[in-house]
Amino acid sequence: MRVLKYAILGLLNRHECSGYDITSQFKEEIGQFWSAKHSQIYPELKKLVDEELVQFRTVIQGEKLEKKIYTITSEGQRELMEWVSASAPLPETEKDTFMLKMYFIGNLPKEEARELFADQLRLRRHKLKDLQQRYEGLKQTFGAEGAEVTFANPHLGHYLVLTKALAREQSYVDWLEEHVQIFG
Amino acid sequence: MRVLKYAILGLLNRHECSGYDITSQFKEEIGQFWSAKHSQIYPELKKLVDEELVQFRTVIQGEKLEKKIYTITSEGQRELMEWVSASAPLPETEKDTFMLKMYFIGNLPKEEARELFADQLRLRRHKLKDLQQRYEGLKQTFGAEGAEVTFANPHLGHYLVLTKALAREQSYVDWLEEHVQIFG
DNA sequence: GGTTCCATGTAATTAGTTACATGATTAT
DNA sequence: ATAATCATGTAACTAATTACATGGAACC
Repeated sequence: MRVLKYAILGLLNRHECSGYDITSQFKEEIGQFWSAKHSQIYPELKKLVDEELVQFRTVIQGEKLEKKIYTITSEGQRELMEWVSASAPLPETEKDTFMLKMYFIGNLPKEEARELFADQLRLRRHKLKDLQQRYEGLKQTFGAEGAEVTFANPHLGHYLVLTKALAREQSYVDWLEEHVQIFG
Repeated sequence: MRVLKYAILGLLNRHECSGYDITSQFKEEIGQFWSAKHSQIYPELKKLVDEELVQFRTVIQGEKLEKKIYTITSEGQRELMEWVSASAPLPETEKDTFMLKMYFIGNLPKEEARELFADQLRLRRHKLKDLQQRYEGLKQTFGAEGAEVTFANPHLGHYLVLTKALAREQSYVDWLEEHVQIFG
């Protein structure tokens, strides 16, 4: 399926990047939905160069630190658009080890089950708070409060992933809160 | 991390299974949160036998069809409980290729973006409806309508994964409906 | 001078999918 | 009969993580 290929093409389509830049971006908002380690990114970039979907130039940072700046080619753009626009079936499984544990939770002593559940609630609330703060920050870059997000807005992608991550975490916290009394 | 190992131990802890049974269960409710193909399951079972976490006996189905029935050992149970009860950090990334596409959607012609988004809404609504029906079915096996789900209920795991899958899909559909007008 | 970050790679291993391969049983 | 399901395995490949390995630049 080569999702990483398209993730990289998509990032390069926004602006040219080094391998390190791509690694960094996977630690920010888009990392909520896709990421990869540098050890996977560098070989993939090499492959994309071979396939002529990206190009690079070498620049010197400071005295002698070499860095490779990658740009997308028009063939790369074509393949990216083709992939983005193609509708795909839903994944049968969205892996979640906490929920796998929940499937087996009845075998645990109740106190241990309660602790595990409570800890998940604590972690998810913390993450939710973090995302809410990021969202407050994003709203400011949007200028006027309450201004509508349009298709043409250059921050659309950023807005969509943040609101979706927020919705996902809010739903997780809500579900945990609704069921925490089972372990009481 | 060997999650499949614990997924298999958890399933065997409920009742003895053949490799085929495990494969089948990954196509049901728990498959919403974890699954594996038979080509991964059979070698893992062999490994678990080597590690003495499971045992098996061979039974003949009909005339000559051999099938291996696996059971969990007490050491297997011990390792399972240890894993289930251990709290783990949240995953940094919960992969979702549709949302990755959304991050890049601004580059697409608006009509294509609309179609992609509308199609996802269609697929997610369909899945939600399916889960709602399964939930109606589960409620019947619970007996009295409105009866509270307790920790001791033998269907607790099943109930938790179904309600969580339902919450996840409802949240997905809600988010899509809230943002579909961007592409209008 | 030390710590954090910037920067790039490879090697070894583990996890997961797709394809290959075979055959019995059950329901229609 | 024939199709769907039950049943088990291996081989080849792709994807992803962890560990190994190195060194420059910026900040304090």
